[in-house]
Amino acid sequence: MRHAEQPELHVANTECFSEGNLLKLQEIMYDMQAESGSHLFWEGDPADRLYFLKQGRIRLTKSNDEGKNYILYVYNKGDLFGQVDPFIHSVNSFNAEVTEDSTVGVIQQKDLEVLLWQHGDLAVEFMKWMGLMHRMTQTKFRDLMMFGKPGALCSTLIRLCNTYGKLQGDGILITKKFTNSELADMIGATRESVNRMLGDLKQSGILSMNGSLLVIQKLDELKLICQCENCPKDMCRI
Amino acid sequence: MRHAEQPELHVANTECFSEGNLLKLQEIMYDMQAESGSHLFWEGDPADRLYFLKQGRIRLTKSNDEGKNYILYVYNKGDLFGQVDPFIHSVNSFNAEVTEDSTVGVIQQKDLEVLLWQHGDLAVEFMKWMGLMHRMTQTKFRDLMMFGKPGALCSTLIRLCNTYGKLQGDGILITKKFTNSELADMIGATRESVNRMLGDLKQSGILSMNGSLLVIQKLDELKLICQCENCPKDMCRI
DNA sequence: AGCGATTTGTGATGTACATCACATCGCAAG
DNA sequence: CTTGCGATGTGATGTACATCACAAATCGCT
Repeated sequence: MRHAEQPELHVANTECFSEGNLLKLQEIMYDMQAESGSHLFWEGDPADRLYFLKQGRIRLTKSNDEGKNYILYVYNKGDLFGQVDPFIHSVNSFNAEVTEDSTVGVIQQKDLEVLLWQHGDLAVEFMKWMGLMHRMTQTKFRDLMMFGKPGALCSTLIRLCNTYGKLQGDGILITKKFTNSELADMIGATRESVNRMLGDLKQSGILSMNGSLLVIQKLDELKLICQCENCPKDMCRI
Repeated sequence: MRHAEQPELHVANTECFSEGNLLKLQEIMYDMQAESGSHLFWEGDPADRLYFLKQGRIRLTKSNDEGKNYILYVYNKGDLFGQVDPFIHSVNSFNAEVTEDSTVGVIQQKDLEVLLWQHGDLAVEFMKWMGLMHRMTQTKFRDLMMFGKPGALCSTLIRLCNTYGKLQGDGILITKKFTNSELADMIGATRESVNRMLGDLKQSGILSMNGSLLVIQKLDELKLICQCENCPKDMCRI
């Protein structure tokens, strides 16, 4: 039984904001609590606010008529998310599932717009953030489409390393538990397929387990499988 | 033999810019010619400029080690494109293939940044544009991942309608020719699969041909297959 | 009109992955 | 400890789609 006191290695997607500007954003937020299992918003809801995750974990998902479920993004402490279009009236296209009790700072679109008008430098950083988010979507798109399910899984494992990884001996420990089903939903596969693929990776010594946590032993080989382009860590995330 | 004098129905992705701001952008561009078959940029090139397509057609593509080719975006007259991150040093992740002789306005990142600083309203519109582009990527992601190859094809046909469609009798004529191979590269399938799927659609009366151009007869049925959410036309494009 | 190149159409076969059906494991609550 | 439930592991089988191999149609050119 290990005491789970690990340093947060995770790089939030708000890296692109200066401390001052992050503070300005904080000033126009109001906090709310969201408990595990609840939903912050549903697809179809008007997308008139952004969310700054102060604590907890929230994922954006999409499911189709046949009940198949996809996990598109997973957000952690320090991440900013929400439909990313300021100055546009639009609706959310995903569901926001709260998977751990969370504290969220809510930013009203109107307030954000005012702030962006007032502070050119914030607007600049906001554009950086938007660009980063778009590139993240593009790289994920590429990874999930182009190299089959094994490639998609390997890319996801690399992203998990970048988000939750911790050096441990000669490997990288992924410090959060993910079930095979969750991994499957991240890559649009079945849990059985994920199970078999993970088995193969274990066989070839690329992967091992630490209890129920994954340990990546040979990151390089993972990168080969999904033709990793070594994009910056803040972009290559879950 | 028909005289090809059709009105441009195409809605450019620069819709979100006011005329005045579009003019401001035009003022910092310099024009260049690019002939069909050439490349505007390659993946890995520094992404330090944006491109405004004044005439012609350019597609962004990505190919992998095995030589498989993907068409990610197709841009037409009036479209603005390029790596969309102002204020960041990054490299292009796609190739820009010129498929018709083109006239392109080139915007240097530095010039753009100055302009964004000077004009808050332009910055606002620029953010709208960035958001639009991101959402376009997201919806395409969803369409190509979630509903199999037939879903991906149907979604692509709908996008083609929105981009090149012209009402014709009871159907919608897609006014540009696309080969089966091109369609295949847009959805990550083989031309044989596309051929068979198009055959099926013709059989069920959803699709017909006008010479070598596609005519969508039953848009509604296409929408059913890819669980179309009727997103705005300026977003649901190729 | 005639010829080569490109595109389309279609069967036979192979492969990746999903689906189905269970067995097993681990753990938490009583 | 034991009971139950979610997660994991694994074979058998099915299905979607790719691959291969051609034939037929069409396009573009001189």
